[in-house]
Amino acid sequence: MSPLTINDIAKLANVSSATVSRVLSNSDKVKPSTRQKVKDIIDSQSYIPNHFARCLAGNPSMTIGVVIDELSNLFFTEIVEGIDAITCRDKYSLQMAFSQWIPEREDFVIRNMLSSHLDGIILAPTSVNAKAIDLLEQSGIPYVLLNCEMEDGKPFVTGDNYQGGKLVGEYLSKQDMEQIIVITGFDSQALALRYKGFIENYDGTTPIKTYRNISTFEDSNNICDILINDDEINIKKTTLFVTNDNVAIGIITRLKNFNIDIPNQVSIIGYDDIKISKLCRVPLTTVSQQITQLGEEAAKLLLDLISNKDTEKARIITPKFIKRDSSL
Amino acid sequence: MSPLTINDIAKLANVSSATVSRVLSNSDKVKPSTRQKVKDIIDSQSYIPNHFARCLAGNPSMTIGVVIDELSNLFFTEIVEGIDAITCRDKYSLQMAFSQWIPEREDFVIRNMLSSHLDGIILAPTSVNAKAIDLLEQSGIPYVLLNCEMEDGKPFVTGDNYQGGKLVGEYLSKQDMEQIIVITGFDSQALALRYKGFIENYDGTTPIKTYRNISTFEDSNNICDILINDDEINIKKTTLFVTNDNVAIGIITRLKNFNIDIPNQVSIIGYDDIKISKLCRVPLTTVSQQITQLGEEAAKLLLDLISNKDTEKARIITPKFIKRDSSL
DNA sequence: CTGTTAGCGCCTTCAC
DNA sequence: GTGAAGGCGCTAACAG
Repeated sequence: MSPLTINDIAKLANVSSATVSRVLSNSDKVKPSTRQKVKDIIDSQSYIPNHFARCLAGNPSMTIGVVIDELSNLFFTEIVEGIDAITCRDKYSLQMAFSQWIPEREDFVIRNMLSSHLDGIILAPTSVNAKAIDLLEQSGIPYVLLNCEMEDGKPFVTGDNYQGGKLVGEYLSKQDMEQIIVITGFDSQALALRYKGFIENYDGTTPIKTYRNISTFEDSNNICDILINDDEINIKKTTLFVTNDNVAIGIITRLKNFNIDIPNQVSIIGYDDIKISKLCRVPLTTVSQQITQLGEEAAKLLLDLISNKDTEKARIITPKFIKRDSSL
Repeated sequence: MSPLTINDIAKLANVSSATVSRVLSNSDKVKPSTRQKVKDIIDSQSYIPNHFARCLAGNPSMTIGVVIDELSNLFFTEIVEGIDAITCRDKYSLQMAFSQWIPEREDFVIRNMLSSHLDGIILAPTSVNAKAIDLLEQSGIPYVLLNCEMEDGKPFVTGDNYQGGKLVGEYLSKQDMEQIIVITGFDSQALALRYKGFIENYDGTTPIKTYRNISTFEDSNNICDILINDDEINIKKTTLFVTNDNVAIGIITRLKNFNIDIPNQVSIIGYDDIKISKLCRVPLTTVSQQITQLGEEAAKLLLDLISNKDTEKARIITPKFIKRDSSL
């Protein structure tokens, strides 16, 4: 049997569908007794209104879209937790999609979401110039960019990446070692800022070498072999600044398997402070982005935009340096 | 300006809305030249069809719902990855909701999803008797239950929990120690089966004690204090069977902070094989549920049900014992 | 091949 | 308070 409609309920209650609709939307212009009658029937038939019809007729969809790169990076799962913590209070549903760092996928899922007329969208864009951002802007629907800074008034929430890099630079300025190696990922605004903050505020004399495009957990294995063979980190006292905890943890695990002493031989500093950073083989010194708060802030900003509240559209969260066992 | 409709496009192209609709749905009954003309206009106006209207008119929503307990348990994030890996191929979107182990929330989000007329739902129920399961069954929409076994023909995908417990029982039967302590979570079918499998197949003489309702990462800290104070695990050689990696990793971290030797003083066996189990302070011996496969299988089954394919509705995945460093 | 015509289920004026 | 009627944007017959 096909699901009941508002008309079925109306007939059963001997009222018009308009009255049922009023009951549904808690309009106050219904006589208490009819309201009760209708409600009873709705319950007894366990009638569920058709979401599409309501939205077509102009109701908000009460769902917000979240587009992130991937779920396997703990960074993003914590973001989502933060978002849900806020949005679920107001009974919003979450529609999720993963861009897998691929601009075409990002584009596709954003278009998809736009056609679904969600009430708002949170996007962690694959790049600051992503076409998806333009699509959002043109669409006119409320949106928030996550993990990037915009100069043109577009709403965003991010950690202060320059500041985070600076914290690491200052920390290392006070230390002695034979070499510093920075291991960073694909070219992105966030990583570039971390790097800049680090370089501009490192005030020592140790030579610095940089490896780029090391992005995934899997990459960390390969880079370890290079670090040992080419950079002799098992002989020279080395500090590794890895601009992403996910990779840093992979490296720690790999180096431990080679029996390399962390932190005395190789000292490692990560970035993000994902939950497992304190749990891994050697608890990781890192820069905390306060990830859950990042997600919460994005959600709050989006809700503000949805309700047309006048608020600060550029929200930057200050990072904290967290000293653990992986560094001296 | 409000978004363009199919009629706007029709006018611009000098055709009827029906023709535009045909172009949209790739119907072959359109003259190539008109098709091209319409397509050009659609592109140039970057027109996006209204999802609600399409669905109201009978199109499938192309989105499937996923209801899990929480995202912070890595077990579920891997499940979702598995699901997305399958469903994204067919361009499905994912609507996600978190029950937080609360039946009322579970109920609410399921109702929500039912009103949204999703094409299918994957639910990891809070319990085998959850009312939400009845709602799904009554609704008539395709669904798959995750992480539980049903006897009444309802479609489900789960690991073989009895078998997993058995693997641990057999493994420990060959070992000597002063005490075995099982640490398990809230009463649930899956955990009960793991326990049963373990007990019925443990063939040794070591006394076994059990702690229940230890479910979250946070709980692991408290239980450690009890284990040390009451059970003297720092003195007696102990084996811990923790029926959930998340908790096991918390315990490892805590015990390491107390400088307890793992595995020589305390040997620990987990369950699930979440990704970080091999990365934590002491790589964890555990039972692999092949989690991603679990998610993939659930997605495949759901897609089969959606397309009315005749398939096996009871899918049980065989677990594997994984020996790592946390046990002898 | 293409246009016309009904709905899909609900909400919202506008009368009564 | 309540009902009737039109419309939200699109699809699916049915004609032509």
